[in-house]
Amino acid sequence: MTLRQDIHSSGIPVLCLPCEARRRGVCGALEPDDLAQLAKTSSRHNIEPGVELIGDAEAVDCYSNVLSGVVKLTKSLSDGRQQIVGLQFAPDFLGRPFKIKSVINAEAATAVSLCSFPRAAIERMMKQSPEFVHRLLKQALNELDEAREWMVTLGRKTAPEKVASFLLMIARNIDSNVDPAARSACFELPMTRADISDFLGITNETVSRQLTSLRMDGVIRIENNRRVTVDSMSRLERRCGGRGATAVE
Amino acid sequence: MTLRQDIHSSGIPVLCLPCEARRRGVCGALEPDDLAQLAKTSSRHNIEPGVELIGDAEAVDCYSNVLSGVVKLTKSLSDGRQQIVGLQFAPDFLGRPFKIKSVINAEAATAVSLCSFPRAAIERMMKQSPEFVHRLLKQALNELDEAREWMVTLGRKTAPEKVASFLLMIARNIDSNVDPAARSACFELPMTRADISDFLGITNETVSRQLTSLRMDGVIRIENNRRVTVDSMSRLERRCGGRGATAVE
DNA sequence: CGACAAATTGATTCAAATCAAACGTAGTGG
DNA sequence: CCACTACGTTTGATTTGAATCAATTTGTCG
Repeated sequence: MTLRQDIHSSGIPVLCLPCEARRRGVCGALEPDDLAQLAKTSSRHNIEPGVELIGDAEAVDCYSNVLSGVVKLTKSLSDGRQQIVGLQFAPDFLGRPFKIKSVINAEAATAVSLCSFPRAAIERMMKQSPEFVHRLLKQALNELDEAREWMVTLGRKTAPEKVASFLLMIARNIDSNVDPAARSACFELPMTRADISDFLGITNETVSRQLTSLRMDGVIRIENNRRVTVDSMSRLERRCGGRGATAVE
Repeated sequence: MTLRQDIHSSGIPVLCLPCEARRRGVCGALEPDDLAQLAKTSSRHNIEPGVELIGDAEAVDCYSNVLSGVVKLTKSLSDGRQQIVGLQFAPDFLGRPFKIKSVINAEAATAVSLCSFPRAAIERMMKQSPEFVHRLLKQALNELDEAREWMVTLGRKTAPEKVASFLLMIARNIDSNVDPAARSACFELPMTRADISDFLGITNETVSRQLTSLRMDGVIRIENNRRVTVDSMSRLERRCGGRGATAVE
């Protein structure tokens, strides 16, 4: 059975066979031989929460697929004020093509596993596979859409709406046990209150207050500070402020 | 002389010869014959300020190069709150590949001239020219960087810092008479106070107050509500809050 | 000139920040 | 095992920056 599968998927590296990045990520663009070539240079890493993956103004020498966990992308002002400008979930592609130096900071928010490639390998792949560039473009445009959604949240939503929008976004991405109908959801928050506040442009005290407010109103339940249960997603959606940052695509 | 130039640039459509989009925009990726093919389907338009170019949730049937003027990209919540999520200057490429329906609204902020192409022509070009897709990717990544810069401004800067950052960004993009050394600048604001407030996530009253404050402090001068002179750029930069959204790349 | 929209300025209110304290919860070592 | 520390979180009291409400003033255009 395994043998026959190997015949069918001839040329696809064994490691890549079950990989999410091949199904939904950038590797899905590659032909078996391209994939084999790339896989030769790849390495897998398990990262502890809190570890910095790419430093601000640091040279970028590798690119990675996020295989599991959550990576936070941050930018800081010189006086210490910080803003999270993006979150990456599996199977997002991590790294900024064309720029030698990163202008953002990437850090493991949870335990993270990565499949990393040297810069040169990715650059070669971009030259030889138009389909790969195509896929990178798609991911970049999706990230751009997301960034713009959050600009609305940051600029125009109230604190209660911001927190509700955040929970909704996490529920839709982490999604441990959400049926597609998505009447209810239960998930682990991938970050601390302080991180959430840096994502929403508010203080951790305000995040805490809004979470208790949602809890008091019976919209969510919280266990161990991290585990959140949403009984009625539509109830949560109604707390996000008018359609926009929360619209179903 | 003109004749000889025609020989040198054989195949490049006459209209495209002086075009900024060929020098710095997406058309720069194209070989003469690709360019000729695309040019056949192109049409030029002059748009009045305030005209909507792409409606929210509207089908996108054409893509354009911005040849002059400023286009604002907005998103709105259902109760009317609005956020400008991007500004496009020449020679930016306007339109969202891969998405049938636009999730944002594009509107001419100033008088705008466009070079437009039917959807099908751009899609064909993306299939036949990897270099073109490459260029689209570069532009998308630049827009992503900009969006993230503004997320920091929206989430973490004070009202005075927001207004200063906005002026600096405009000065660097409009740039009517700025020497590269950029000691001083003078430019026309491409939008109303209300638009600026929608860009910065504050009210127009606050924008107005901060502009007067900058004027009182001698950082800027304002004529006719629209024409702004910055005598010392570094003085303005110091008002933008720590390095970050205003960093020189 | 008159009319309308855009911008400024002032007075007041309010949402969220700040300051401050207490309360878990997890991990460490005696 | 429990005291002890450290960190993250919650909760409370107070302050404050920007929003809101409300007039004027300025600029633009028919």
